[in-house]
Amino acid sequence: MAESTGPKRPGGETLLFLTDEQLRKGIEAMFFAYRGFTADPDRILENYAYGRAHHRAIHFIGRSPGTTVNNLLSILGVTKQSLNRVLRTLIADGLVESRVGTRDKRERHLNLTEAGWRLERELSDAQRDRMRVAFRAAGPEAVAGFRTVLEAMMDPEMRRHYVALKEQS
Amino acid sequence: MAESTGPKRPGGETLLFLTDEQLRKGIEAMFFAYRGFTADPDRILENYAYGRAHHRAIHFIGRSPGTTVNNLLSILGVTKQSLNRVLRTLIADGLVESRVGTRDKRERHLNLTEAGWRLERELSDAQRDRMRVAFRAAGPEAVAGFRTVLEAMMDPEMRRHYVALKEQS
DNA sequence: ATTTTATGTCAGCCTTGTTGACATTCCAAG
DNA sequence: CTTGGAATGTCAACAAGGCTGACATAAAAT
Repeated sequence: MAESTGPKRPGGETLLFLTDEQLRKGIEAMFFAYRGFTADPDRILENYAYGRAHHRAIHFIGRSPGTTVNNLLSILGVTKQSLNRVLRTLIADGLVESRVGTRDKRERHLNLTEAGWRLERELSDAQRDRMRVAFRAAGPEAVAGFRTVLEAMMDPEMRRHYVALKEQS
Repeated sequence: MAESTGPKRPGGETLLFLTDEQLRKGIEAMFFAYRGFTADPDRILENYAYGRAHHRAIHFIGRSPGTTVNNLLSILGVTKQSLNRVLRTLIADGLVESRVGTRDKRERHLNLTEAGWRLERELSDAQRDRMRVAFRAAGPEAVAGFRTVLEAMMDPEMRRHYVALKEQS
């Protein structure tokens, strides 16, 4: 504890935001904020007997229409068996449509149906509302810092996915 | 979508950071960053046959030594049955010690044992390392913004807990 | 004396993650 | 053309960690 508190830059300037105390506050901020982040969608999903796994699948299919199962797997970081169970119910319920690839017929291309888009909207509206309130309260500079720190916190492969989604806009 | 893009302040200034696109980037940043945030502790916990639930319990007991079960419950937001299962294994494994309260003998006060502190250190060192790298790369202003947005994103009750932990430092 | 609070525990259920095994389809390299 | 491997789907079994409901106990509070 003692030796890592109040670190110095080569220049000698004290970096107060890098003390163990500050880092721990950052850790706890992530924990408590993530709870808020998922709270609203979780409440909505209860009405549909779906869980977060369904939300994640719907989100990223909606974000990248026509994406393949494999791409979704690497974004979500779960096993194909886990994802498949979720996709199966979404397809059976008519929220997601799976089409065999034209060039490579092994691949399945995933798209939201009209009903799928409706749920996607309901979920992302709720999540965006909270994000909007937080962003507005914090202001543009804080939002920029928020994004900068989160990007720096990602694993390289996740950052790749994140950036790829950004550019696609 | 269209009507909520490019909102205006009373003054008339366009708030680019509140567009649906910006909000969605914020959502995805939270998702990918949280994965990184938990990745290192998760790897460590595998060696002990523990999960995130154990980590959370250890973290907050270490943060508030002598805390009661009820307080821990409201911080973690799980049922007493869920928490009890985790606490039972931690106590059985000699990482956590539960003492009957002196003033109110219904309460159990929880503390980390020496072995508990060792694991707490191992976990929080790993998590702080990642946070430190991210903070250093982003800089002090970004870190301040990061914390501001996360605090605004919390549910009020979670913010209460967050602030209470902050002040206790 | 009665009610409420704090805690523990048992049983059972659900979601969502895991591994392992196996089948199918089909591209691509030899 | 044959074969290897990639992409996908599916079945089975299992574990972690949520949940609810029910019940027990001790002690504080009324």
